[in-house]
Amino acid sequence: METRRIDPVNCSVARALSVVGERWSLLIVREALDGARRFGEFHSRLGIARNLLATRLETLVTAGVMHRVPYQEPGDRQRFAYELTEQGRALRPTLVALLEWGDTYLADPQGPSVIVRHRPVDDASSCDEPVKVVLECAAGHSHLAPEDVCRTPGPGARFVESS
Amino acid sequence: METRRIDPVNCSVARALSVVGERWSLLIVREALDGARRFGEFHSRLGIARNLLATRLETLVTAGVMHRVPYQEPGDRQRFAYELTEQGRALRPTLVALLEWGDTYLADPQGPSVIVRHRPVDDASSCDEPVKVVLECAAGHSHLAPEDVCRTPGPGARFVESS
DNA sequence: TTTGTGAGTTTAGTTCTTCAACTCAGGCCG
DNA sequence: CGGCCTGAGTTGAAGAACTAAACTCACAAA
Repeated sequence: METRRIDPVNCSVARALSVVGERWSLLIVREALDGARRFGEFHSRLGIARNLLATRLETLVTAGVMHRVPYQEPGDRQRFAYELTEQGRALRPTLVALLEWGDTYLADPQGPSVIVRHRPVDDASSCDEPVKVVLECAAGHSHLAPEDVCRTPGPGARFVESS
Repeated sequence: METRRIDPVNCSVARALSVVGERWSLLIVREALDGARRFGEFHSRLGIARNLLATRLETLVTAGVMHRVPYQEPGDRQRFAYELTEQGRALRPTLVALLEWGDTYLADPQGPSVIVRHRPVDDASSCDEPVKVVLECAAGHSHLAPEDVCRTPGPGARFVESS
């Protein structure tokens, strides 16, 4: 029996992974979300090889996830730092989802090492409660279980035949 | 100035990525969420090399993301299929987050190829509306922006000195 | 007995990672 | 000026991971 399925290769997950799916990429983004900006900061926090870090940063810049900004310490020459773009900051939910999954299934016996809290950097009034990622549909049904959702073809779907 | 930071290596994101961060792993999980069960299905849907698929499936089984289940087609010998465990199905939010990010920033000009909808497989009564991933804190504040959250040390945190 | 099929395994070649050593540009000290 | 220091990379060699294609294995059907 022949069926038509959504082409699994023409998919935003695959495209997203081609940008941030390489080893270290998401960890670099995570450190950037946590305030790292300079080559040496990423290097010492992550222990990544320098040449790989250089190529990863370049890839992320090219992809529009980060951008290079010049900076100059007083009494030092100009150097470059790396900051997330809006596109890069938008990876936060992905990282929170991964964190939550890791906490749930691969936790340190001591408990999670990181808790993500509701606390804007520049606003002391926030509630400080732990943050979770939830699935919510456009009709407002929230906290959907993984089983309660399914994939359907969208406007850009390509199809492939399969047996 | 010396500061103490959360050890970036002792982190659930890093641990999660050590399980599902290899090339293909998340795509295999995605196909499994979409119903793929057999070696040949994963192979033909993804176009992954057979030996890699074999090692990835083994890794995922070892990690507890999938499990091997025997099956037997009528008039055929027993073979094995691969199904997600609860731990594997729990990766759905991560994949939805990646999908959303890819749709937003790397979309096909035609629009998204896949839309995730609120529709349990075995329940025709559901609303069918598109599903999004949202950040929500324990106090009920929902739809938090990426900037409105920050990382804080949890019970299992290790610390490292840094300059 | 030959042919076919799904599920892998083997092998050879290419690409990616790692680690260590090296370069480069400017600032600082004597 | 000349030597030394620092941050930010670059280069190169060795090892690990990935790809593609051919091969095996156990059974079933003709």
